[in-house]
Amino acid sequence: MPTIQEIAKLCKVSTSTVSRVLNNHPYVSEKIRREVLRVIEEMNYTPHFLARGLRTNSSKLLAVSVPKADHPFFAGLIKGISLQALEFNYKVCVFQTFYCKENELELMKLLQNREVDGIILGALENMWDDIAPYLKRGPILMCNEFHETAPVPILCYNEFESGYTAVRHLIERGHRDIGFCFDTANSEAQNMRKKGYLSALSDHNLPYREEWIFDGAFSILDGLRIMNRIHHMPEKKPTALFSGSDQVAAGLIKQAVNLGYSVPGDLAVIGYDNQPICRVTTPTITSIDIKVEQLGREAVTRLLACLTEELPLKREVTLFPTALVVREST
Amino acid sequence: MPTIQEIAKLCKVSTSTVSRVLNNHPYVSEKIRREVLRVIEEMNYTPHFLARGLRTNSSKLLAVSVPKADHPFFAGLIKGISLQALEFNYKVCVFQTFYCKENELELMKLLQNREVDGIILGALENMWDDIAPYLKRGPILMCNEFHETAPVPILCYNEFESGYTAVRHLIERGHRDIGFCFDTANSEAQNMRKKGYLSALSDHNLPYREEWIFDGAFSILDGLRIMNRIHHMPEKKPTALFSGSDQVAAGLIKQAVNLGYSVPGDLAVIGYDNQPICRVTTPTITSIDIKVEQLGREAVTRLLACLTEELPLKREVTLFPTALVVREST
DNA sequence: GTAAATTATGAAATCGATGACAGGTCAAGA
DNA sequence: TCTTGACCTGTCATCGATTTCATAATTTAC
Repeated sequence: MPTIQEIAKLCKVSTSTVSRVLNNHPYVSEKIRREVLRVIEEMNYTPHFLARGLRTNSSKLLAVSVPKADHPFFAGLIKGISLQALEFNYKVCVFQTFYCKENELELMKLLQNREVDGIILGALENMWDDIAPYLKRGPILMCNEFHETAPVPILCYNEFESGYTAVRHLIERGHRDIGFCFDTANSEAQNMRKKGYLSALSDHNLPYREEWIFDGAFSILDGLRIMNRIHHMPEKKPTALFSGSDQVAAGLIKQAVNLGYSVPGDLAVIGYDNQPICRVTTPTITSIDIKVEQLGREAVTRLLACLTEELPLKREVTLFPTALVVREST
Repeated sequence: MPTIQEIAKLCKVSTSTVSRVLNNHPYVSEKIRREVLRVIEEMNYTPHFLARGLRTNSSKLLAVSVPKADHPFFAGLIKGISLQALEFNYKVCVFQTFYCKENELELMKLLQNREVDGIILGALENMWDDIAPYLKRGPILMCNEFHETAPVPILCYNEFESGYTAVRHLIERGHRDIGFCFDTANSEAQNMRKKGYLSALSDHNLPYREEWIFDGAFSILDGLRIMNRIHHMPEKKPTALFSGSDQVAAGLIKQAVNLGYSVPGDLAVIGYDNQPICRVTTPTITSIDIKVEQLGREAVTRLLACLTEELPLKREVTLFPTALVVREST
């Protein structure tokens, strides 16, 4: 593992000159530049990353936080983010919050220690006020989450609209008793979606029942579980469900069919994310299409803009469009 | 962002003393230790990560390579690895090879630059000889992949056995014409699985046809595509398929049903990975259960053992068990 | 032909920590 | 009293790069 000193010695020049070659500074004679490059090649030298980072005060590392890395939506987000970051020579490390505030704060400490240059929050567990102090240490960007006042770039979907659209679709299909599943009440984004749901209901003078709203809907297993609960409801059951994700929808549908419901006859279900799974269940799943990879890529682009151009971080909300994709489950 | 010097000055001690407090060295008087800790707390000081890393020659960063981060199996692997690494205060960064040799070599350069302390290969794109030189720079571990001679810890599933078991199950169900889908022929692990498949066939004197073997089977869409190809086969079609993953199986099954096949009557399908999706298709998918999160955790444990205990890296193959889970698709 | 500007190079400080070494204090033992 | 060793603390070199500043060499301008 050769160092810049050894290269310098072999070339009979100073380390500054080697450094200049490395960083494409002008004011290096063509002859020396070629010689240095030759030796670098010959010795298979690469600059020591930590040393360079210490001097230039950057780690070329970004962090993404997600609740869990194995949810298809977040896996897709990680894919997009990693892909884009790599193009700009940044690395990406993945943090899972598991819905836990402490884990998120641990992540913030990485920013404080300059272990990472910036953070993409794919989830938000803490109150914003607990996050805000870390903004001094480096840029933070919110992605797939929303906050009313946070002074950072926010990239998210138009959740109100998608919620409204989904529910209106169910209403157009003749449903009046519509339930709602969502991941966590802690998420502003999910609450916007819920507002869309509620707004569509009230615009059409439809009833709204507390017990038709299901929290903690994340995975296929959650879908199975929730359907069981619906089945055993003593009072009125919903005839349609707007589910938090396609995974949940798949679980709901499967269990509904198992329990003898006809889908969409007795129970219509609409998913979210428009993942491939929508196409392989029976019936196939009507869903809300979102462009997750694009969201991830854009997040990196914005974050790096702040980082490389030293732009001050400012609040800037970008709503990504969503689209209804109708299939058999509604 | 205070430094150790500022803390030292405020405490009226030397930086070494602060460093000793930081690193829990003995030989610091209780009085000073308390005072230093108080000031550290008060100033909200945390050690500069790059500076420490430069001195101690470690980055506390591990890298995992996967073909794509959004495949459920690899997403699960990333989850397990991240989880375990976090417990040992290591960070994990994710690299996607997209089945491309160059990307994998880029990753190796990170090891060479000491940007990461070690690498977990969840995929292997290059010839081992091209990877081997980097072993001098830091530990590499193979996870979910196999190689005949590589002198590194290898954690993988008993793919031969699982392949054999899956096919035997199909044979026991009365099938004689059995096809095989797999991800990539470049993977030793997948080739072991294929050997299991071939071995089961020959042990039962069953035919083997080149055109029943499908490469590039990774996602749901691949499953849909392959089923179309099978449907249009001019000659004899398989009556059972051993598919590379549950995703592929789901696609195969859906398209088979769409095309009027009865599953498992006309076509039996067995998946791999035993993911939740197995439970929501119609019919549900018989699969091979594997413990992916456990695999990821174990990989980190082994790698860190080499790292912290300075153990020399040595070849050590660990085969994780797999289990057949029978459902409706066979 | 000299001043000024441009180009090229090296010495040394610096980033923020760690750790080898030296030196000092103090109590126990000879 | 003197030695010995345990305990405590500070000085300074170091990790491997970048960068400022000084200076030398060369070209351009007048």
